[in-house]
Amino acid sequence: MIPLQTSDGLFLASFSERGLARLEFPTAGPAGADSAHVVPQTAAAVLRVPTAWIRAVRSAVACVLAGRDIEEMPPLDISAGTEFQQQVWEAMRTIPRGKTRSYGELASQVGRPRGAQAVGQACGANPIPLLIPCHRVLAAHGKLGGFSGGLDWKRRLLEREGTSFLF
DNA sequence: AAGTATCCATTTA
DNA sequence: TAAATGGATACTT
Repeated sequence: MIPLQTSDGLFLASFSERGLARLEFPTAGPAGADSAHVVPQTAAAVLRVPTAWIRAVRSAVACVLAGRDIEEMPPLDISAGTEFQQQVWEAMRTIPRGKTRSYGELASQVGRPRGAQAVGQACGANPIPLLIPCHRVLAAHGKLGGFSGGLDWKRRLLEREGTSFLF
């Protein structure tokens, strides 16, 4: 895993041959990032991932954290997900900054009008938060719903994008 | 078979 | 008006 230092702590990025495969929130919570127990990827493995990818990921993460549009999107590898999950994740990528969609709307968008709860499950399984903007998915009437990285993260990200929500 | 980051209608305070 | 409840729902492990 490759550590990414940001204004909000130390994110962890994992790459496959196809692109960014996982992005993990700072383990010590939003405020502090302790790199003490982080096991860095071996130098040889790190050398295999193109520096352009790492640069793009760093930049893209910084953009989302700042509430701005992503300028350069790195290649993403979501092939680990099931067919349904990949459809949901692709659908989430079409939600523009500052806008939101409900779990039910997302379900309809992938042709499963009553699959809202399954969509919620797929959101929780999203391997690349921030770049696949699962924080822009709210419950039916503007309420927050949940978030794998903690609801405070979701609130903060939405506030920085200028989005309004309930609670 | 159980567990969800849901949704809607309905009840209750 | 808000919280609680129950049933229907689709997908994953």
